[in-house]
Amino acid sequence: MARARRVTSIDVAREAGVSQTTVSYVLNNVPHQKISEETRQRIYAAVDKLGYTPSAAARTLRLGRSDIVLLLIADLPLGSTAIELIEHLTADLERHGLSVITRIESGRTVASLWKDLAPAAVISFAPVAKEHRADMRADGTYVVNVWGDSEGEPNVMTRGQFRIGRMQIDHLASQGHVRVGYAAPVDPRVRAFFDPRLEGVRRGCAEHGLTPPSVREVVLDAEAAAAAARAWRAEGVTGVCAFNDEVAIALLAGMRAAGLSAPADLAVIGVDDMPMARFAEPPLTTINQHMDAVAAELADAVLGGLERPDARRPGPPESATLVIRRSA
Amino acid sequence: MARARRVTSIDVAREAGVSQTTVSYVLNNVPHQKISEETRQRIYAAVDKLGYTPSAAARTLRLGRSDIVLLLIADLPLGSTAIELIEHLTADLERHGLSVITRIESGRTVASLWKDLAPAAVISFAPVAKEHRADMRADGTYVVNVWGDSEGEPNVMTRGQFRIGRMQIDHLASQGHVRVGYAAPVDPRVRAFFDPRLEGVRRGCAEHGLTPPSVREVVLDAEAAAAAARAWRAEGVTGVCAFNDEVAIALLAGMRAAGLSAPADLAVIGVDDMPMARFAEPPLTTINQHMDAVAAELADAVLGGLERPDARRPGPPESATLVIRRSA
DNA sequence: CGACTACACTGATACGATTCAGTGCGGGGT
DNA sequence: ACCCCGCACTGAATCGTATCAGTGTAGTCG
Repeated sequence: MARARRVTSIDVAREAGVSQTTVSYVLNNVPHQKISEETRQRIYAAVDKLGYTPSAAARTLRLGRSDIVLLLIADLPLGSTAIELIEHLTADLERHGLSVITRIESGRTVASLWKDLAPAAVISFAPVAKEHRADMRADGTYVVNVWGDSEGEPNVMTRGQFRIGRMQIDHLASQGHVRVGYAAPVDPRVRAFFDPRLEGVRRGCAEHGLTPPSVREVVLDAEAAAAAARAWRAEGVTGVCAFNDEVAIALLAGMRAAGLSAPADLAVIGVDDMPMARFAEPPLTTINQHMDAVAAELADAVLGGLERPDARRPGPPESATLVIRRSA
Repeated sequence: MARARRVTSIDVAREAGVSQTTVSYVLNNVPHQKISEETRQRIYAAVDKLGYTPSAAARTLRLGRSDIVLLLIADLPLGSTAIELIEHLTADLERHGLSVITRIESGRTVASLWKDLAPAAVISFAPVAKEHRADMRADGTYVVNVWGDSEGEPNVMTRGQFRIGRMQIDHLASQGHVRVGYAAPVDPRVRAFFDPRLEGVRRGCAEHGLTPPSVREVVLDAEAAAAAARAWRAEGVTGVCAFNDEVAIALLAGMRAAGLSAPADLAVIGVDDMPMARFAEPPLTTINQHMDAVAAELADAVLGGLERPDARRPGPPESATLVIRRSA
């Protein structure tokens, strides 16, 4: 099948009776270029009539940079929370002419893809070697780090995640728990979220006058989780903040195996409000993050970093709600 | 910071003392162009020395097509199974010079992204309007449909998913169940997997001489699941094939609520072997799909579609294992 | 010895956008 | 009458690659 010829800006120029330069100036709203209103309208009309779409390849070749925002994600399962975040982010940035695409990465093959795409920005939820980040920055790509705080590169998510931990401990404290535990994930790939949440719990303990949380890793295995539950009990712990719902549910399963029940023997509170949280035994009390707010914050970070004039001042991150069920 | 100038094929040509044309011929292995072995080596050496990487943008502009494979995914949670599939697919295609990127889509904004990327192929796990698919094909993009069978466009995954259903019913039949149910998902976005799996169960029933399965939707809610379980019991159903582990676990939760236990009252078998399957009450019997095999099949479909000479003959899809735990 | 072919390359152009450096023209100031 | 300035545009170069259409040399054949 013969491929239809592309509609180019030259076609538009011809149709509108102007030069191709003028078309470019108009479509890009180039400042300090005075183009009369009627010419603008003629050009817009021609664009519509011909169904013109600029060639991203040509633009990228010329500018050395595309309108793509690359979202790097570690090879972790993406719960509905994560998907929601991605969707909101995609929508938010699309509104500013940026296309979000995601790359699921276990290894370090990022470099080649990055060179191929020449993205405007990279948002990294996965660990990327410091040198790669330096390469990207040197090349003009704006890098948003959501993975740990690497040497003074700010992590946009830290503040919000800190508040999540804070909300967990506030709830347990309000229920009268004085000795609490923290159920940590084993997977090192979630440190970006883990560190600040735990820090939030720690600071909350301090402010409520409680002893610091007793941190234990909870493996996703009923036996191991049972052992952790028993150990906490032995220390006098009565309530546990879990890193997320998955860990919380594993802990509840372990408790059942150990003959313990929540919240009487050990109160458990998760994070994420994943769909399965309500099927836990007992139904899981958890923190529901408002992904639209989180996404907006990330989008602003990107737009700000690209020095787009349309970056908003980040609003107050009213971005999470406590969901009380029965486990705490 | 001054952006370092790119190393181009002209630089390579100069270094190797040949023309840019020759560099292009060598690097692309253009057939019918006789280039002496020593020249080739000089060029490769120059490439290494200068650290040359071709500009994807320029290539795309010239060819009208990039080396990108776009993976469209519906806005569903991606379990570890799905992530594994994506990872294998990424690795498989990378080996052939294709970059896989994914796009999570709820709406129908695909068109703009597709025009931007001019991908070599689109693998669609999400519904894409027929007209869009036609547009893409007309433009030379190879479209792999993994979403339903739309009018004779083959769905690559159908055969494998059919076998999954078959394995579920084979197991139940081997345990002596004669009246079985099928727990269907409510989410219409998973039809691509649902339809063939159910068909596999149906055909299995027929071949084992059982009555067709009693199909019920199982909402992810304990009350609703309990009602479904009671209804099956009333029909004399003793075993249920669930669409996936998530549905199976919801069903088990419903059964607990209804005072029923698995496998005595109702045997339940899932699909996916998700990490949480082992924490179910009782631990869930399920089917583990071998994602490396599934990915290889998809990769072959793409390579074949692009008429790459290196597409392999699809091997036998020995791509799933039964994992027996306690629920069936 | 001249025609021809095969070999191993090279020159120039096209892909479609952005942008620098003008160009012509009408009007205002002196 | 002259100069200058701002307005509203335009011409041409450029980004890096792929590829068509040659080009010069050496060897073969009759």
